Amino acid sequence: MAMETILFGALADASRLRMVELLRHGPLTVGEIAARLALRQPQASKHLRVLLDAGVVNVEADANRRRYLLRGEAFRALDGWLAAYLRLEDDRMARLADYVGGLHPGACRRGRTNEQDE
Amino acid sequence: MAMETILFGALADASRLRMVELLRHGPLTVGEIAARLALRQPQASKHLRVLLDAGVVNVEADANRRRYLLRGEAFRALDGWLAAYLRLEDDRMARLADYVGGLHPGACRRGRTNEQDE
DNA sequence: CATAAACATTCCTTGACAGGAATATTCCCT
DNA sequence: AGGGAATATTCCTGTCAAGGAATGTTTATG
Repeated sequence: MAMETILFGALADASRLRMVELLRHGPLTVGEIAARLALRQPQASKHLRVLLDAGVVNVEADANRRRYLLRGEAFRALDGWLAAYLRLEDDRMARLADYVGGLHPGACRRGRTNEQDE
Repeated sequence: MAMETILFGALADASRLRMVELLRHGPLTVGEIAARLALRQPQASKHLRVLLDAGVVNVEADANRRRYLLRGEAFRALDGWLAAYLRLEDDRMARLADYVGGLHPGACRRGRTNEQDE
């Protein structure tokens, strides 16, 4: 099965998506996640397992407890996949340049366009 | 259920993902899609129905046949959702400014950052 | 008007997945 | 060493979704 399919499958669940939203603010242990989402610990562990297998999160073993944290690489991969479809409308580029230009006023040099296709 | 969950669920299937990849090159009819993906027509119709409900595609009725095409709005929504997670690393912004700057050399004015959060 | 083409929808069956309860494992503390 | 906390895993069950086959619906064509 395709790489993206697994990633989308991992995110295609309400509880797991809430987990990801939670972890956006920083790493959390299983117990903390279960508590904040009103889940029972086994279900939390199982969902985290799916997210782990999909490469969405990582684990850091801290003695008794395990700290889960978001894995930026997965989101960057998704962004790369998405780029091909966002090119369908070019006007987006103007707004994007506007946005990024506001963050990095001095970064307006020209470069290669970082393309990869099927 | 959350909006994103439905979208991810629609993309969390190998056949549907292949359909999306196909439609990236332009609109196609059900028969064409079924033929190129070696699917039977009913399954193709069912999968397209899911993509339609999720807002991934649109339909244009052309007499006997129906032409399906990608709906950019869905991908832009995904991109908006993704933006919050890509901000985890700032270095991406530099590369993005580089990329966009190459496409729009004169678009480097400053603007608002278009934020929305939970 | 009858027939065929292009889709959509239904019914049925099977496999995958989520939730619950219980259990196993690892680690800290006294 | 014993007990308890934190986490992972297993078993079981119900539900949902995918695939197959058949059928319904609309539109063009002879």
